[in-house]
Amino acid sequence: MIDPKYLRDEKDLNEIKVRLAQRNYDLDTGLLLSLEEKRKSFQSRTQELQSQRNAFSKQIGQAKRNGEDASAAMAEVAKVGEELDEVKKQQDEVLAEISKIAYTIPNLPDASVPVGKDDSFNVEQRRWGEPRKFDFEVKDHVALGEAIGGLDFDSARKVTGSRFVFMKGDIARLHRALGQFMLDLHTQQQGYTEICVPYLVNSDSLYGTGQLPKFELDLFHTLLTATGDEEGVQRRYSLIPTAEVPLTNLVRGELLQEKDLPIKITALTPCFRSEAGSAGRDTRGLIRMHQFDKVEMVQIVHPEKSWEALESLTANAEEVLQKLGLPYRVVALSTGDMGFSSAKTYDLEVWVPAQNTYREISSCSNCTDFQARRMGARVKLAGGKNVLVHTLNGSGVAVGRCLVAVMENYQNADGSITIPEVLRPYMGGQEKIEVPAKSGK
RNA sequence: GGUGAGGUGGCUGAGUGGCUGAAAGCGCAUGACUCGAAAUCAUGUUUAGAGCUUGCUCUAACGUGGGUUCAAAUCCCACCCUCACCGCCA
Repeated sequence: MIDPKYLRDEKDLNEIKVRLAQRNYDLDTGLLLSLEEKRKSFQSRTQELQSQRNAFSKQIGQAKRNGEDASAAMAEVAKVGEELDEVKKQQDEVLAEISKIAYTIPNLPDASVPVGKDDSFNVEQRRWGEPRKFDFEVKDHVALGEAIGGLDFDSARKVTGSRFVFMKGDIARLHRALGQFMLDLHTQQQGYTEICVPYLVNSDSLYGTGQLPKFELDLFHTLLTATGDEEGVQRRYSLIPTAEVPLTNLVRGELLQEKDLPIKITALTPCFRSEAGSAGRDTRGLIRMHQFDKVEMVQIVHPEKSWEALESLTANAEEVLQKLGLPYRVVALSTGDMGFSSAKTYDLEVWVPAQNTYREISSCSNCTDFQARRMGARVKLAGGKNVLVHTLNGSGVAVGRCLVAVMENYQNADGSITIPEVLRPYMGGQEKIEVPAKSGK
């Protein structure tokens, strides 16, 4: 949530309307202003009436204790109570309407973010590595994986549905090696603490990091069939779309001490995304799946330190690709291409030879106080003041897509795949994944 | 899954209908003392909103939501969660 103070006054509203328009969000300032006016008048009246009621109640209490007759005051207060119920009801409606809007407003883009309506306005920051020149025709990871017998999309379609996969043998092991390597890098060399998190979360957590209420349809939900509240409304748990959700929500509702910061945590988890809107894109291969593994890094930092933290977080993710020898570039997302909670995002795009292009493999964001405000995550500063923390998250990196990059960039003419050196310790020293000899002929 | 107990501020913990936004202790902050520190003493120490004479006044919040009442931390209902014991289980 952005600071609700910005939603109160016309000057602020017009200012953030411009900045939100850069993110393709149309802020209805007229509606907010009229709601705000109503809120104020209802609230003043409510408080006035409550104050009257409290005064009467005090009188009544006093009278009763002295054994006097209180019926006159009780008759007065009945009238106050009636109006109070009425005004309170209207006030609650207005408040609900305002907060409904407030929860769907994205974070304000930082001034340094390139302005533009879509990804064509993203600005490349730097490149690392040189895409390899192949002296044979490159195969994509699907062809490589099927020849090796390591990627089985057909069985996944049978067992579950489209956009799932079975990995087998050396490919499954390579996939596992990648995740282990990334986790070890973050924990042993970059100062992150490894966390093993729940893969199902409640809706408060999803509100906290910003997936709800707007992105309901991008998530998989499970129903808790045995429970329901008075109106029969069922609770549910949802599968995490990223470990950012459980990791960041660790500090939800917490008051941290300044000495606890920064908190740097990481987790390797499966991620589940329904992405109902993106059917038809990247239908072939591992690029866009309903389930994929990802190593996620999260930092909870002092509000004045988040911008330097974004740079170091991004560098932490880059190091994964550097150690793997995978060419990539870093792109600053434009205002129109950023995620809901982010004030600034760098994407890491890895070279994918078969597509002859760079594809997103990591996204590193500074969410400033946007998630912290939703979560109620604060820190007590020296001097005793409580302020919202800043939260950051970044993939370090998407394991499935990284597997694609390794397979395609390290492929050989015969369809075998050379295992990058840093992964060999995780594969019992194995150097190559071979195409099995055709049997039965 | 069964039975019982319970959820109060940064923490521990009192409070069973009104004078309790909340005792007491701890912690923390500021000041005094000190060369400095410890100890000691004094003062202060939740958040959000409204108003104005900017320091004060008012309102709300005691797991969450609803209800009873002139008045709810306190009574009632539902839900969530925690602890203990039993059962079941990888």
